[in-house]
Amino acid sequence: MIVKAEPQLSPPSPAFADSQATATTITARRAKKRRSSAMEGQKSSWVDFTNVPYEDDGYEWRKYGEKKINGTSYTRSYFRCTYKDDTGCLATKHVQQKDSSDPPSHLQ
DNA sequence: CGCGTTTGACCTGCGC
DNA sequence: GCGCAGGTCAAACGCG
Repeated sequence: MIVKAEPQLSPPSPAFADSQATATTITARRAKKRRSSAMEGQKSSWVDFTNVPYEDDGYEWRKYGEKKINGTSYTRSYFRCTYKDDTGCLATKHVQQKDSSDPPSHLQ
């Protein structure tokens, strides 16, 4: 089910130029960040309790983000198709870890 | 050298 | 209408 989003062309208005300036501002906003030795004593990480759902859909998944919700104890990992460019898979996988038991087998 | 992984910031949607 | 939580992206670092 490949539903391609049609890129709505915006009308030639002064806002177009402004959009470019805004884009530049946004890019500049995300200043370069340097990863310090914060996780020096950390292990591989999430693999300890979360395994990459390689064949869950037939494609490989690449983790593109991780967010801690609920303040703490709940970590949600976000996966995206590694070969999305080749498969056209524009879907994302969200694996939420629980504080206690509850293996990530019941992926949506 | 390229790709995957990790982290922090920003934006959007929903709830109050 | 504003605030908070959730979700997405981009850059840097490490490993193959």
